[in-house]
Amino acid sequence: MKAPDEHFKQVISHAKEYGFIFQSSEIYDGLSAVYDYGQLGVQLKNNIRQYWWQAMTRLNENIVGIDAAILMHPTTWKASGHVDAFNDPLIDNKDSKKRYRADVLIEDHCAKLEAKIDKEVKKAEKRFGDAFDKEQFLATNARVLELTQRSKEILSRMAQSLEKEDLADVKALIEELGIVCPVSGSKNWTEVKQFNLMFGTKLGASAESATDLYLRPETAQGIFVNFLNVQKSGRMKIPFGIAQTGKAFRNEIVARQFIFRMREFEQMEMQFFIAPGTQKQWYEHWKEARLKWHLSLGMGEDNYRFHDHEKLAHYADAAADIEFAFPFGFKELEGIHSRTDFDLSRHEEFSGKKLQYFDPEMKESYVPYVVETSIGLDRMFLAILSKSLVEEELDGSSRTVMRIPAVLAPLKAAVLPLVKKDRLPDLAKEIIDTLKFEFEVAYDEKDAVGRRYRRQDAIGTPFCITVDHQSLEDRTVTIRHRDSMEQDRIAIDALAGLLREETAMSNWLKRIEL
RNA sequence: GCGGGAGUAGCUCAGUUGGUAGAGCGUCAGCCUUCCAAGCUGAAUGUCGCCGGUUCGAACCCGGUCUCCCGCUCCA
Repeated sequence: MKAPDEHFKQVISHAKEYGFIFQSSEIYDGLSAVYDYGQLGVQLKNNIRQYWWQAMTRLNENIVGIDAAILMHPTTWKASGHVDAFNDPLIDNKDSKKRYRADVLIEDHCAKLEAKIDKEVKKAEKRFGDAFDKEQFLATNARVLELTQRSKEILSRMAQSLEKEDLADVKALIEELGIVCPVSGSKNWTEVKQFNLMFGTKLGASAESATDLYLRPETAQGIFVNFLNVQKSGRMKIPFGIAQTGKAFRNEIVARQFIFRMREFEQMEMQFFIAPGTQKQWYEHWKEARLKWHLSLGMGEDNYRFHDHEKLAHYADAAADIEFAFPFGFKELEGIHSRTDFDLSRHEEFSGKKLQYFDPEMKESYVPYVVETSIGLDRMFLAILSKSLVEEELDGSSRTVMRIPAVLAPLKAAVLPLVKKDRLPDLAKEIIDTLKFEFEVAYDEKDAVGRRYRRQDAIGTPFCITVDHQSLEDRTVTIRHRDSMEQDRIAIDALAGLLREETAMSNWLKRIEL
């Protein structure tokens, strides 16, 4: 095993070399933290998405899917809390190189003022214990009033400036107050910059009449705003879920680690709507169900672990991550959140529409609670890519092999004529013509067969089918297994059945013990 | 965004004090016809990330810029 850092580098270059991942717009020097999926990458990615989709919508009769638009009404993001939560005015101290939220700096300053007020009051109380002094009382009173007034003024000015996006005034305020960096103690500040983590765009072709929109920073809201549509048109009864896969966009301040954190990424989310009070039980259910889905791929139980959140987001009453052993350590792969009725209630509030469910058993209407499962498709891709890629030492040689779970492999089989004469290529192509309707298969006749095996190993093809001279006589071929490198001779007619047995999604889905 | 490091063929990298660019692997064509890479012959591929400056002359020196890596900062 290589050093984690070296292994990660190898994953990245392997991904490029074999057509899994390319940097976006590479001929123009690329675009930071944006990547394209190549000819093999797209197959793997599609397979992962499909494996998730089928596990959700086929194995659960009470889960249906939707595909909501990326563009949504701007009020959506006010209701969801993203407009507030994803907007930070930041300022750097040039000496300490530390970055702060400008509003937090000012609030801290005011907190100090208030602490001062407390002190004054306490001091005064102490004095009053001895004897009441009218003059001193008035003086203290005046000081306290003044400090309180100042604190109020500062905060209201800050609120106004932030509202108007007058960032210059926010900086001016910091300078006027003489706020120093807690680390360096200096007042050497940069300009205040607004970091909006949502991508803005315009609806409408002419600049004046255009509406400001955002590219969605998460897919979940597309599900929440369609809650009633799906519930009514699908005659859904609680508990039920809505699943969705799709792109989301975030202006990450720092996007790093290859496709782990991208600006444009794809989520696979399922929002499960439940009766209030049952959230604990469903939260536990989905934690377990999602882990089983991961484990069904057979990449090793030790590579997964739960991480329960101590600090909860504004919408959640419980949250856990399924973390995966990436080359750079255990990192979040999937989140399971108990979101309470936060989202639907907020959408009720902002839209003025009732988003409730009449429960025939309880004979009452309520805003459903939600348990969410949310997994990053690109992260899942990286998990598989990085864990599959192995450098094996054999007798006197080594081989690079991607042990991708067969159900997800971009190609299921390669058909290889042992030599490219004696009509062996013809038979190989005949076999491909029977398999191609059901499986992704490739043909290769270049170079020695051993080298061709290794080429397929490098892209994770689980099976190589070799046509030799005996094949012409008895219509059998050898089938070589990627992981064990062992070969069996089987009838050509049995090939489809074997590939189906080993690679069909239906067979892998059965391994998920629900 | 800040600090540090880096960018040369598809990949990994070499390139001396500045003198018009190389290796290994891979790729392609052919030979061989062989069941686990590295047999033989031949070939293609680079504005040396980009722009500008210094110089008779820049992959090399200088400035800017883009991208990547590491560490901070951020991450509902």
